Amino acid sequence: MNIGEIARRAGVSRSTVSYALSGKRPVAAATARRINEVIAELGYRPNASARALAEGRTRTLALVIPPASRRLTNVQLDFVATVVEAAAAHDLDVLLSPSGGDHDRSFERIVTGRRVDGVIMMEILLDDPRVTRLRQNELPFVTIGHVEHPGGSWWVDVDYAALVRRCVHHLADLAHRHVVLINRSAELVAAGYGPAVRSTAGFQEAAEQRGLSAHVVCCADEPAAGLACFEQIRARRPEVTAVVTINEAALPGLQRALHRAGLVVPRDFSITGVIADRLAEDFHPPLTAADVPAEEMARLAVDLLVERIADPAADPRHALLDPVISLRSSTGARPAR
Amino acid sequence: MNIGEIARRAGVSRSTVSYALSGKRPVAAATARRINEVIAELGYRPNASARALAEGRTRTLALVIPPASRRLTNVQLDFVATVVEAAAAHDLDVLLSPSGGDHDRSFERIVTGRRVDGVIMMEILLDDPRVTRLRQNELPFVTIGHVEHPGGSWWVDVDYAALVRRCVHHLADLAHRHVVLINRSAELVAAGYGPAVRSTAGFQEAAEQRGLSAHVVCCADEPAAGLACFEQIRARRPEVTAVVTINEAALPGLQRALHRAGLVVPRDFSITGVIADRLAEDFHPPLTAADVPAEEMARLAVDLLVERIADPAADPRHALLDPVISLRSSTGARPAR
DNA sequence: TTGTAGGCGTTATCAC
DNA sequence: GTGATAACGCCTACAA
Repeated sequence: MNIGEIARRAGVSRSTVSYALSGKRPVAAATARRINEVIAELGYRPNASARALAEGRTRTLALVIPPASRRLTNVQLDFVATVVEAAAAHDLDVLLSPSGGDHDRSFERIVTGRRVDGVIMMEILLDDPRVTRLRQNELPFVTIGHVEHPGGSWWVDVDYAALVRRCVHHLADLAHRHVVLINRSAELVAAGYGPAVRSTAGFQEAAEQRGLSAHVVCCADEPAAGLACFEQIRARRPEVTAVVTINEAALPGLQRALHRAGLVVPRDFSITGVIADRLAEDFHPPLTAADVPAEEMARLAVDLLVERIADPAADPRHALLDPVISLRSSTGARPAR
Repeated sequence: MNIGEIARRAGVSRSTVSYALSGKRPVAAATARRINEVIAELGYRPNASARALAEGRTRTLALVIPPASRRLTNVQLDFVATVVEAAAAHDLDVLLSPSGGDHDRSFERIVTGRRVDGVIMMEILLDDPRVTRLRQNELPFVTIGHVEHPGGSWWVDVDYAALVRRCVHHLADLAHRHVVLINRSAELVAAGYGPAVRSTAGFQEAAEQRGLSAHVVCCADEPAAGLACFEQIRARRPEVTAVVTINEAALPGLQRALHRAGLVVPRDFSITGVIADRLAEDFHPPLTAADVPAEEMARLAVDLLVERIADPAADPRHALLDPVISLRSSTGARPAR
């Protein structure tokens, strides 16, 4: 059933039905009522494809996520859920595209098939082919994370470098001298994944400034890896008294390793880093850490995208969030030996 | 740029371009080459909306997920990721719809706006208004989980009742006499969430059959709730020596509670249930449990849906998976007291 | 206040 | 082997 059918039954023309629906032109109250009755009775809804074709917009956003094979982390999941919710608040639907590199069918379909009005991309690399690809297109997009040279693009991110720097200063203030950064996986670092690279930089910078002995270790996004990683640190560098981490998925393993080693936090060992509040609070003891405000970021990304779609000529905007470090109970003075 | 532009530049008609693209009609080799050159040069891609309008299908699936406010669990996340991936393998895009009840804008848009060729729904209630809604529509759908009277609908599910029954028998075989089921949240049970209700039934049935004293407690999907829940069990029913659980999110809390109570698993206490392999293996000690094969289920759901879309008259099909319980190290004989 | 008609970009049915 | 041309269902000037 289509708009013509409604028009016929209501005894009006198709345009009148269309206008009654959109409100872009006044319609006599009586006519409108008749139309609405017919619509309600038949449960009519305009065909989305036809509307998109005529209007030149799809009322749909794309969200580009990492391929499923690489298991999503909790933070990524929060991004997805919140983006979808925020989009729904604007009456926009969300199309998911699991895309890795640049030669991706799903990604190409979306970018080039005018299937969506705009794109949100997450898990951005410093030099990201998808960003390059989107730039040469006229399709509006916003990234969660940012490339090395964001130029005129739109993005939201957390200032990992600053946060990790601050963590190091905090540990230095507590008299720790030997610290380690437990980073994300080596593959991510090698691929130039922003948070992993920027955290390393911030870590080394602050450590040097405070004269600390500092080392960075990569750790896969899994509990088991966290455990192995910590045990290796203990074995190779027994002098280390504190770690900074941005690896949430490894946390349970870290917890177990601490327990196995008989270490009491923060008496014997300090832990801090960039960890979503929810996880930080579930740690034992609760982690002194900077939050990754995934929901705020996702909401912001959607709002920016909506704005950019509405006004394609608008000046580029971005937001570099710098959440405060919440002092909880996982950091303390360097243990006296 | 559109198909007409390509046709003009290649010196042919639009239909020829269309056929060259679809291969539904032979095209002279020379013509085809010329057309492809122009297409490559201009980077042309057919407009998805126009194509959908003309073809009467969108090459898009909808995945209905729980609203973001209710935080997704790991298993749900696996469903989402795998559905998207499996759909991509069929060159289908996936539209996400976060929907709770029946009065949901996003859900209505999708169901009624002919935005998709089919729908996959998850987190099904025994009496689910969304299933009812979809049934009166001609839109093909498959559910992950199943309603109480699935009649002629298409679905995939895990046989929670059978699995939990088997867990109870396993514990009874180990001489346990007092057992508890740690279920999902009270709200989910009250809402008639399939796995929660069916697990309860299977638990009680098997316990009665084996003459065990059996109690069911609800537990929110959070580590903290798991901890509180276990401590309450210990306080109120000290005679309990084993639990069965289907609540994955509560697991870390359970782990901590066990540790706090100074209980060694399985020497002092046994744990089993329906838990995804990945999580079961990360527990300490690894859990004897039945897997929730989320990926298999999601892949199956997509395959069924594709099949149903291709042949709307096909007989209804479903799959009730019955994974085996993997014997790991979390269950042992009832401790002698 | 309402109707007519053209266009959005494809696909598909006729002809030739 | 190829070209007109009519759908597909909606939106929106332009007229009345």
